[in-house]
Amino acid sequence: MPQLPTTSYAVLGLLSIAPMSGYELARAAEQSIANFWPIAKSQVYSELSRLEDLGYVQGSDIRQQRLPDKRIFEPTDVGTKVLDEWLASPEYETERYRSGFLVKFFFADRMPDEVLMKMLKDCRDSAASTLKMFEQLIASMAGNPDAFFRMQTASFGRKHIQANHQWAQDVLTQLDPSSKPKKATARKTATDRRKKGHKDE
Amino acid sequence: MPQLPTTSYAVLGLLSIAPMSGYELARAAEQSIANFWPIAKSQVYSELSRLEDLGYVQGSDIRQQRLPDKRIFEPTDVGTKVLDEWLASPEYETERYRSGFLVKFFFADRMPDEVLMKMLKDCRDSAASTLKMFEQLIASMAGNPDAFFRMQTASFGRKHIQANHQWAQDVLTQLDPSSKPKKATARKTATDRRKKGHKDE
DNA sequence: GTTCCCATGTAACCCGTTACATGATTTT
DNA sequence: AAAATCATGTAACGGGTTACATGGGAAC
Repeated sequence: MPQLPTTSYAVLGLLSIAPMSGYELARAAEQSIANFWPIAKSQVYSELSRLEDLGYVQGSDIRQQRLPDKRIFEPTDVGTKVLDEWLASPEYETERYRSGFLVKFFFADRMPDEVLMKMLKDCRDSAASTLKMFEQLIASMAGNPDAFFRMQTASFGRKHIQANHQWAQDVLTQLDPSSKPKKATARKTATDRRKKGHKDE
Repeated sequence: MPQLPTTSYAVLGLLSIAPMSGYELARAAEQSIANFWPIAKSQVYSELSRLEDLGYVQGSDIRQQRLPDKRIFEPTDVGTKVLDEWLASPEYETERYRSGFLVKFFFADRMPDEVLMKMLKDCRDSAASTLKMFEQLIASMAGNPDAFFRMQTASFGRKHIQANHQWAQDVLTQLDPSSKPKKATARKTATDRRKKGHKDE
């Protein structure tokens, strides 16, 4: 068996919790793993047909009167085996982090000061609102021991967003001496550097 | 001007610091932005020729006696303008986070307990070693005001890795009652749940 | 003598994203 | 009357990854 991309296992895993149609699966993914493994709606369908071709899931037609017919998918025995093998293998799983934000920030020397400040404030504020979302999510699962692992993934998200928020606030206070006047200018402003660096030799 | 992928701006930005050959650029990227925006060696070359076609960079042949010839690229005036426009635009930049680790962890109900514990320990330990790396990196830039932004990106990485580390340690202590015997079993073990859930209705 | 560094790429793959298409039904 | 929800997809694109190819000089 050729090893599948993580998305396949995610789909298998979600179907192992409850058999679902593609539509329902897409929604389930959106409400559960999307924060650390988003799956596009269209990808759900292509993934399902791949898994069907491999014999890892099977779909059954369900006719409905009011709504259009749907196909409910559930893992086959082989599919469940494949899933459990994946879960039992201690292999390192891909972690990808890419931040266009940081790329921009990395070159902030060339950036107008207002834009930089705005960027950081946006970063901080959006982190604050995402943080609230995570806290709600966690609260909704607190006290339910069956949701332990799900809750821990949310807790993971919360910790990371907190890190984001703290970082942005940190940088802001370091850049704006007015808010914390103890330390003098920790750095030359970007404008200073541009003036100096224009002919730098 | 059609908006370019972030990688293009990253390349332009690095070349704006110092003209470089493709080889040198790949190394520079590896040592600077790779932690939040990795660029494959091969992609460097394809990116450079794209930017050259667009007229954003120009390469000049440098002949060398001992080593093979190389082409030094530097941004054109148009290229610099494009870069600065990107930096001045306060548009939201793509942030992608994907963790196969968390996908696996999300389904830890189906996972053998030892594998789960090993996974978490690996997570914690690798975080610890990455943390050291970041701390070294930060120390190497401390006190240099010209490296302010670069240092802050490293600080960002450190904060996130710290979050990782704390999270893994948290979960470990919650799962292993022997280390912190105050709180009783915070959850049923995975094995318990499997026994119970085998025929669950 | 083999392995590492310099140096420059080509080719293929495929996952993930975005946009498009369709149509009935329920809600506002 | 319009918008949202239920439901299932197709098509195209492209960015990013991996693997492959080459070849000389330096270092061990």
